[in-house]
Amino acid sequence: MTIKQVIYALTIEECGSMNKASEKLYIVQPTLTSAIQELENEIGIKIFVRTPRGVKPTQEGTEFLGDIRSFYKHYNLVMQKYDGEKNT
Amino acid sequence: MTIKQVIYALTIEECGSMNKASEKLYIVQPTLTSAIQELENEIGIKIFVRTPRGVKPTQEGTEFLGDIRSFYKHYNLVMQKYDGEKNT
DNA sequence: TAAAAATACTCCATAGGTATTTTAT
DNA sequence: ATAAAATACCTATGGAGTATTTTTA
Repeated sequence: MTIKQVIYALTIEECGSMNKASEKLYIVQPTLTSAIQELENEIGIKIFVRTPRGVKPTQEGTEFLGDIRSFYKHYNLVMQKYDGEKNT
Repeated sequence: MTIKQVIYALTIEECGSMNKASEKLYIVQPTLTSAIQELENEIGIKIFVRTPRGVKPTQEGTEFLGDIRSFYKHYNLVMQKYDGEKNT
């Protein structure tokens, strides 16, 4: 599981759709689809299911997303601390 | 900053040497050197300095390593939860 | 001066892209 | 019926390797 996969999954949840999430992430939809499929295979659970207007998390998926969301916050705290210099 | 870079940096600190760390990580020493150089460029600080028998963290490096160590613990907690099924 | 890090390349796996088909309501 | 996801395929970047040189006390 990489940081990128975490960000992808959280963005899809937030957008409720692969298409919208792919725009937000500046990648194309098939790239996002395959990235999530790879993640689902790695962790051994299905995170999202299709709907006619996007995707929604499964029950297991909702729990997983909660876990990685809290983890991602810790990552951001460290990142912010060491990103400052570059943007000046 | 990727998880891999975090693991690499923490392993080098632990081993006190790029060579020993590369063995532990099952990669070769130049790969580790360039991975750390990339990380140092990204965060804008020098993490390690050479010694005749390996490397040691700089003052800034020591602080950075502390930050990522605590972050890495959170990552492992999530990982362990979703790794179980695969190893049975 | 010798053990370890850094440099200079080469190669291939995979992240990301394009085009198209399938699906769910 | 239609918007969005999935599939199939292609490309190129960078992660990892080999061989060699440089460095530090």
